Amino acid sequence: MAETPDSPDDGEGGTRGRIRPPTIYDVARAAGVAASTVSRAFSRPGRVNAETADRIRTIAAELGYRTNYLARALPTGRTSMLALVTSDVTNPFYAEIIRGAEAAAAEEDYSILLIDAQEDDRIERRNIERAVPSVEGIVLASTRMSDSAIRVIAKQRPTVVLNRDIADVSSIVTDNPHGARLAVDHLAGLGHRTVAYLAGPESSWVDGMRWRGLREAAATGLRIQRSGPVPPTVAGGAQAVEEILRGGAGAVVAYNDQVAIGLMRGLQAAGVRVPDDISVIGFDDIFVSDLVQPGLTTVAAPLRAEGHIAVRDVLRLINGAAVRGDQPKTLPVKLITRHSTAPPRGSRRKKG
Amino acid sequence: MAETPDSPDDGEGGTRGRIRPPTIYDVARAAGVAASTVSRAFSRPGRVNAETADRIRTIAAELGYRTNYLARALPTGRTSMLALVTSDVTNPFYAEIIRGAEAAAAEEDYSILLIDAQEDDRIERRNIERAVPSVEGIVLASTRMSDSAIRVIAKQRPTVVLNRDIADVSSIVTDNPHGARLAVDHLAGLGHRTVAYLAGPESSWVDGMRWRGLREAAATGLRIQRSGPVPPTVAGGAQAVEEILRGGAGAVVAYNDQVAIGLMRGLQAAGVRVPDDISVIGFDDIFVSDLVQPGLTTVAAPLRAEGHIAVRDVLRLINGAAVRGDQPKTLPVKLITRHSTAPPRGSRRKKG
DNA sequence: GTGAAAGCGCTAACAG
DNA sequence: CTGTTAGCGCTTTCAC
Repeated sequence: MAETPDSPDDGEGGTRGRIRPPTIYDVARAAGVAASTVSRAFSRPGRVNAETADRIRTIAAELGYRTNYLARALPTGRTSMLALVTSDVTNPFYAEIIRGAEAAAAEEDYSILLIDAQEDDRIERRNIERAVPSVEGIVLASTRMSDSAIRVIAKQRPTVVLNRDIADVSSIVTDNPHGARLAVDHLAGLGHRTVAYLAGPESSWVDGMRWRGLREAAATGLRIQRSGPVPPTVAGGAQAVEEILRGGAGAVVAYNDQVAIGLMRGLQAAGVRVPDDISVIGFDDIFVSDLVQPGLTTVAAPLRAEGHIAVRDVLRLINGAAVRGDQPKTLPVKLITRHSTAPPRGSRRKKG
Repeated sequence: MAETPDSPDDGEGGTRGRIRPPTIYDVARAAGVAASTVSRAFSRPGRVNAETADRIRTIAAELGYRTNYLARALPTGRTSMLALVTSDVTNPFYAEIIRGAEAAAAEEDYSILLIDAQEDDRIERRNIERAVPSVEGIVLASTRMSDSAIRVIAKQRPTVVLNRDIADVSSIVTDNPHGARLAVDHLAGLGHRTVAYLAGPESSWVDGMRWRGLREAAATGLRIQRSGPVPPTVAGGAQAVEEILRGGAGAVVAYNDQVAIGLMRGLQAAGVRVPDDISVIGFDDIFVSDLVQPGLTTVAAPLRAEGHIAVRDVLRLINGAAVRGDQPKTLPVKLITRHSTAPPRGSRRKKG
């Protein structure tokens, strides 16, 4: 109502009229050169007279010209963007992976676009499908998609998958079998004789690896029982309290840190002391594990390295490197001992 | 070396040759129709003979055709994607905001592209600049950019900013003044007479709001002192222990939950009990605040609603709605009382 | 209901 | 070093 058509603040400052932005042609006209020259001035400055280039850039700046990366990508395929797809961005598990990926991308002047699958493979596919044309490469971190869906993606853009081993696609995994052994040895060393594995989603490739690793590592003499599965979250861990208690194990290895933390909370709420009554170990070493009480003992994955190596590898693929057809790249893990593990209730132990 | 031009495994299965994907023309040829018909079959199915459309879609599927959203975006401007820019995606603070944004986007069949600024305004601008052509709208959550930089973005695409009030750009903030009052009243009610504010980054718009709110709320009689600034992280909070102790306040209100948690940890490490010796309150109510010991009392922001409303508003802008020029949209906050606050040391109090 | 042709903003030959 | 000309894959008038 208060606005007249020519109100002064309508022309420049506002967010109102998203005007068509200046194109390369507008700049060309203003500078009195051909469009291709303007293009060159921006994409390969070496190939154009220094002064001309300067003038062009000045004029472009005055006009408020910004190169349209999308339009550039159509003929060239270059967008300087990579997609990092996570099964759930809000999962702290991804924090360091993202950092590593960003660092590696920055080294080659690429930007990372984060795509969230929200733990739903349908959403995941849809979001990826839309973003694919905008990126030069893709890293799939703990994807929920089927192998065939992954291959469809991989056929469209250089792709590497994290935490999953899929034939014919560049894969990076952590050494879960060794991690399982570390956990078992630690517990056995403490004097535990029977430990429970609190399983995560059955569709999780990693879950299978951890369970198998645990059984094999326990073959030595430990008794190992399986609980769950539960959702891979704090809530999931909490809901397993009864089952764990019923099992009577003196220690539990959880699918991941979230589950371990949820379990600890549930246990404590039920009046069970950790680690005095029950020891618990997680997987991954997300940052929260160092924040909770007691600090969570966990099998640490080189999260940052995972992210870094993954994008370094897609970058290589983009630059024409061959893809390995055989084994996945396996990263080492280590045990971080904090305060959620202790000798079983029977055996006395001093405490500071 | 081992590859002959017609080696069988080169054609179909591998990730090797990223072949040029089938275009609309390939489909058109195979279906014996014009390209424009294929286009219509996908973008406005109503406008084409049902059978023809079916046939086209079948053939397209067989060929493995996928519409190239980028190419479509060039003439139409439609990408079905929105950018959500966060100052640091790995910050748990954004978890619920992201969820809310995704939910709102899904309602209109849009996808969210997450862009991480890594707490660096240069990186932020570069990443946004690249992504802008791929998205129809942008929400800036706690951006680190200058007002003018924000306006430059807002001129290119419908934009709404979160947690910042900037003239001429659609803004959404939480009621920090009221939050501050809630914190102060709670502490005063407990019997505290002097409280410290542990400040976050000075460049943070929100920090200013919270500090001012605290001072005004405290005018009633509480003594309020300022500490910091510290980085808005757990580590930042931890490094303030000495300063806080020196100040001698019986309660501290921290810039945000991370800082509060870091402070609590540092305090505990120094042998100071929370809340028995010192009470602490945070802001935001991130999920970790319910996980730490003791649970953190905090001024909760409607995080999910923030995200939801923000994208609903960009969607409106995209659909041509006018932009408000006056006040930012303000969302209510509330106090979540957990166990990090208690009466000051002097006054006895029972504990279960 | 369908085809032909032009064009989105940019880059990439190819001449000069 | 610079201009001219196609053309990336899709949509969109405009005819038929």
